[in-house]
Amino acid sequence: MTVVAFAEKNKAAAQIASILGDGEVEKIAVEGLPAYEFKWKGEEWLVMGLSGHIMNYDFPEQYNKWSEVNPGVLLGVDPEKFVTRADYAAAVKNLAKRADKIILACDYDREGENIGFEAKTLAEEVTNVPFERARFSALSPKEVKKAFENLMDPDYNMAMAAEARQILDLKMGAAFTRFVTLSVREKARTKDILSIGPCQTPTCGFVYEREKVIRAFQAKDFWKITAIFSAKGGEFEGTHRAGNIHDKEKAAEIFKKLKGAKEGLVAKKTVKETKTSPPNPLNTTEFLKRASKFLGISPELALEVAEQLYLAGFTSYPRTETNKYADDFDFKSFVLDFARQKEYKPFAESILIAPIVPKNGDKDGHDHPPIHPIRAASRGEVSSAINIPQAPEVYDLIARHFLANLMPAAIFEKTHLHLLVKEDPFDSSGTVLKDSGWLEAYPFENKKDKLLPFVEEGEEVGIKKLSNTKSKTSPPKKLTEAELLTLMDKNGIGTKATAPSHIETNKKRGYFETKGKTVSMLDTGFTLMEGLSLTVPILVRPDIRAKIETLIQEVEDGKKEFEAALDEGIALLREMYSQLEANKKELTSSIAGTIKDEAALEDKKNYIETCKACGHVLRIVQTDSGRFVGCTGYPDCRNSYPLPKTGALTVLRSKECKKEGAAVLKVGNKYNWAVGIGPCFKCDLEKECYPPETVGPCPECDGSMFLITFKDTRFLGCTKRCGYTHSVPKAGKLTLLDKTCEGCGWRMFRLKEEGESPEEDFCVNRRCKEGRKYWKKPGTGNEARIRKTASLSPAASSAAIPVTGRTSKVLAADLKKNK
DNA sequence: GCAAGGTC
Repeated sequence: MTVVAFAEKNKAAAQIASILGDGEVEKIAVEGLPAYEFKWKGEEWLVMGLSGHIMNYDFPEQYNKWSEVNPGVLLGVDPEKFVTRADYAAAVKNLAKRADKIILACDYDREGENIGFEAKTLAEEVTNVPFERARFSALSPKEVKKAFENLMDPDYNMAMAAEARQILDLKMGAAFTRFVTLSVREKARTKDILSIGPCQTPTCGFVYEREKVIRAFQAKDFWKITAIFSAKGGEFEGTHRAGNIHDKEKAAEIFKKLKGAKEGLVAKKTVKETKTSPPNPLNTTEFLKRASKFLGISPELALEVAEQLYLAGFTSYPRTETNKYADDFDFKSFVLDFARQKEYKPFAESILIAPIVPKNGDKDGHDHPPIHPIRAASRGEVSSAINIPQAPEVYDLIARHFLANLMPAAIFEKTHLHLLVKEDPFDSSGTVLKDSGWLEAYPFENKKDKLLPFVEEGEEVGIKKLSNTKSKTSPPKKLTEAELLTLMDKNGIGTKATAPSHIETNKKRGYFETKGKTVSMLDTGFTLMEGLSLTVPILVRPDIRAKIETLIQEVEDGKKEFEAALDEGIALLREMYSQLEANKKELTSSIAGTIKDEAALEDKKNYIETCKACGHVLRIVQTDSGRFVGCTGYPDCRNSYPLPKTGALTVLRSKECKKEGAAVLKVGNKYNWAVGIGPCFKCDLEKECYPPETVGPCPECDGSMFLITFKDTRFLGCTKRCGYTHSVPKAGKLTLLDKTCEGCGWRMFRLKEEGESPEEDFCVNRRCKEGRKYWKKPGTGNEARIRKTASLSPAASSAAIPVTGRTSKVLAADLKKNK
């Protein structure tokens, strides 16, 4: 007789084999995967671990093209179950063929029952031997032996409850995600996926609810009356019992009455001793919360580190709901181990002097013990074994938490003083740590004393200062990741193993982000949640998960047929889906708006500013017919500005238009353009905006000549764009000087040519006697040009600019247009 | 390409 058993994972299979096989176990390979062979009660046993789920659901092929399937249709399509781990499926069949009896020995929970049924389904393809179920709550010899001596029937209902969850989760996720994503893409160009899911969406909902309160918050003034008292032992602060006074007059009235008071009376003094118990043992959720709160490590990373610590033998299995130790847990051997480790020695020794009594919680998931260290290790040992920088501190947290859990309560002494100042009551309090107890081993908790000098009841104390301070109420704080985990846990969102992944999904989608310990809503997430809460509010709240959970619990309890529960669940999804569909426009236009805004903000090259008309974003828009500055809020917002037709545009971030233009743009290398009020050079305030270096007055109009550098050439142009231009030397480094020409008043230039030619200062103005001297000089090569230029009319003189034909045309057109 | 649940 050969008995084959399937456990949830290899680790469990090995443990079961070692318990039942009593050490006489042979490790074998089945299809390349580990399995364990041994004898128990005269029978041949083969135990293999699976890898969690080895099957999954998906829609049939023809439904996988998003563009060809109406997402709502998916709610009515039956997904197919297929093998995701072919290696495990082959191994299951291989072992099943050898079996006379098969035992499902996965974890004792809904998913474990389902995973067992996956193996059962596969095995049934090759055998028709009977199946039985071993149920154990811990991998201890006692529990395991009991389970295998008292085999039960596999629980079909329990497995089908998980099956219903899988199908409903997939239908909802696929239909809703595709609907929202595709609808938004009709209005905004994006490759991003806007996902919706029964866990991720309520998780985002928690962040949204807090954000909404923060955004709606309006600060209010309040006043607080405080006094600094002085006693023999020192000074201390007291607060008027009225606390935060929101009425300014009332505060003033009280303060007026108190003014001039020189002393107060200690009317009553109470001293109370309070005990703070050590924390409960760590289950997964509590561990993740503390890793985030104390170490600033994200739940995702914390779980990963804990997994590595577990695999390396430093700590116990990290996925557990249990926060109480089993009665027979051997604390002493662990503590003795810690007594040999320098960092933890003092705490371990203090624990060993008395009988060990742990502080226990009340959750027992019947799965694994609380997370605890398996062996004492130094930070160095941990960091050399695990290649994650945070591993030593995570280990340290788990180790110290374990030790703290076994230590006595911390004792505080709290003193409260009730004082009277001109009959008005004041309060003052202080706290002193009398016995640090478990806090000694647990530096993560704040244990600062707030000291009060010694005063006696009935004592008169002096008043050093009385103040009436105005403050503002502050908005609620952003959620911390630890608080988010608490909300998820309380509302049954996700499981101990999946909660971090739901947070990650939301981050990946750009719905929210975490900075250190706090979670911040991002605009896409906020708009999506806002849209959903207005159309299908149940989606944003934990209700959606709760409703599905109720349905599948009824399947598990045998109160409802699988098919009936599925139908009900689908009906619920259809109802939500039609609400979403009916409000498609409202939902998608706001999300599309946010996506466009975010894209426009990201597009540094074209971004101009936030639109003052509507709050969306102004940016440069290029179309086939030309370019302009337009608003992402179009067509609702038609705010727009023209731009010059040619020339590369560069937004000058450092320039600010003084005439309330939105931004200053550089056009090619020629001139600037202020968005909203036209080109800068036409602006009266041009000098404040972007002063051109003028050379002197234009001989043709009342403008000024300034140096224009364009592509490979340079020349003088007129600020009034009258059309008059003037050449400058083509080669060499040209510097405009402050000194002016005695002949015409134009500023002079200095030229430093390549090679050893000396620097010289000169006037370039051909209409000036001094200027002509320069151009006539041999080597400037411009004698002929002077004659040619002189023969042309000023209006056509731009043709004389020594540039290519094309550029000169473009330039001329621009100059004309901008006039 | 979509979810959530296992586990490595």
